Amino acid sequence: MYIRVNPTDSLPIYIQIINQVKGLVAAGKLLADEPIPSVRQLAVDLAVNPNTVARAYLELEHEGITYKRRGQGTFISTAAVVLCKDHTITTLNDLLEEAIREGMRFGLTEDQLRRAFDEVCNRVTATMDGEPSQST
Amino acid sequence: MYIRVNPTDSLPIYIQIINQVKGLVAAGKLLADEPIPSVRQLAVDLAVNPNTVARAYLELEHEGITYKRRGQGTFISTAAVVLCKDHTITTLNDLLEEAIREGMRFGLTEDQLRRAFDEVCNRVTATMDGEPSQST
Amino acid sequence: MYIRVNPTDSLPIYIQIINQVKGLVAAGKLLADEPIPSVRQLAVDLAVNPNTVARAYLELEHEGITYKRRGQGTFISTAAVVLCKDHTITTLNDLLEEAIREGMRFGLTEDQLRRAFDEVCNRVTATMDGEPSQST
Amino acid sequence: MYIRVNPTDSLPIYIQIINQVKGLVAAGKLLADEPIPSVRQLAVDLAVNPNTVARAYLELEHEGITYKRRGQGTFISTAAVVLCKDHTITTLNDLLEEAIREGMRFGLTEDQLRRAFDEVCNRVTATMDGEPSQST
DNA sequence: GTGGTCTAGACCACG
DNA sequence: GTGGTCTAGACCACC
Repeated sequence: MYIRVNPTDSLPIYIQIINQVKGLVAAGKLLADEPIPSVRQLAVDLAVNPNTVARAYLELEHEGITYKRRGQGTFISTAAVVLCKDHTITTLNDLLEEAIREGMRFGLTEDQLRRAFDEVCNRVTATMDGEPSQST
Repeated sequence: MYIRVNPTDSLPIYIQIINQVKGLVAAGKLLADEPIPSVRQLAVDLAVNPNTVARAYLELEHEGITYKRRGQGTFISTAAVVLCKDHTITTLNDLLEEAIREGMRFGLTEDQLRRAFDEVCNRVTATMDGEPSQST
Repeated sequence: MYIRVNPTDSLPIYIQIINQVKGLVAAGKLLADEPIPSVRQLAVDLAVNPNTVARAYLELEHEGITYKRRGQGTFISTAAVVLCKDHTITTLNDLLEEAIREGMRFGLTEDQLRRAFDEVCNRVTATMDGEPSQST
Repeated sequence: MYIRVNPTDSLPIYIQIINQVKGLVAAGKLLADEPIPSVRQLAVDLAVNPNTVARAYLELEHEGITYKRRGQGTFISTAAVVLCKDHTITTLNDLLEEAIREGMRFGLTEDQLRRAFDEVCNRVTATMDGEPSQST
């Protein structure tokens, strides 16, 4: 499971972990009943406090994305795929809406917004660097 | 100067104030050398503590958006318009980029993204409720 | 009496007025028993609140730099010259001491300090623009 | 980190803290990535309110002198050394310039100024009392 | 009237 | 444990 975390980001680390796990599930890179790293292992990998990873895992379990098998570790749930796709779609729509509202507050027309969107789209696709393939 | 604040929002109140002042400047509703309400007055209007308003004003001054005349109050700086427009554009681009990256991580094509964008755009323009007109 | 005041300076306006009056006296540009402008006149000239000028004059009188003749206005006292020279010398020494301490805290040797002094000295003398001659 | 603060000084306490931290960095007594005391700890040490320390730390961070690691505390930034040296040099030059201008306004020649400088220099070096050695 | 500084103390999020 | 936010209220300097 490939995850990166930026401790200086304004987003709390445990949220970053949650989001990335959800992202991997939504993108089909983590499948149902697949194991994810132990709290301690991931803490070491990310150079992060184990409590932080534990908190992320706790919330993932609360949301039904993961489940635990005693003595074996943490696994992706069957429901996870649906949940994470929903999450991703909601997130995407929220971000788009926020952006659009910001632009309109600024006085941009729909056309200007669309042009801005295309511009950013091109910039992003141009600089897209493929992620490293599966690890862990 | 019309400002609203939501004390239950996750965004700190003083940041909400900062953003709204910047928004008003960027939208041309606050002009250079125009006075903005006194710390105490705005605190009363928003039903928050004067210190909270003071903190917002402090950062606005640090960023060069406002300046103070001793004993007279706080005013919009000449540079404010440029600064706030830049701020708005940067914010807009960041939000769009975040949204686009989120969509791509999810595996959406550029076309699918554009369709999502248009959809949200329509939804937002449909529900656009005009802001209350100028007060103060 | 030629005075300028900078309302955006961190030094309070009334202190700036006081200092400049003392400076003019110490430099021999204001003589004993010479009148200085009325509170209202100076307030107009400096585009400043009359209370501010009044406060400066009050303090000057307290320090014995000026005296009032009822119905005639404010005048430089006989003692003013001595007082202001003392004030200037004290100020000068204080500024030098502060500078030297700052330099030493930073780890500069006496030689390095002296070199810095000479440098600034040259810079200042080079850019010295003569003040406008007496007005008022 | 050795810091003293004078609550009766006209300089605000939080500014005193800022200046002393900058001084310690400029003098090489605080190094990059070195931790500085927690807000609460320093507040206790200096016998001031934690908010006052927090404000000082806030501005230090705004200026790029420090950075925070969430849950771990506050640290000196890599850029701090340069920033603080610049700050010290600027301060020194400003003080020297102010002193020189004051002297000239008074009518002193460059030679007289230099003599005054040497005199103060000697006086200061004579009374120099070594700072207490490093603590915490 | 304006803003600036400071205290005291509460509550929360993060690690 | 760390820092962040907010409130309440005091006192002061300046205009």
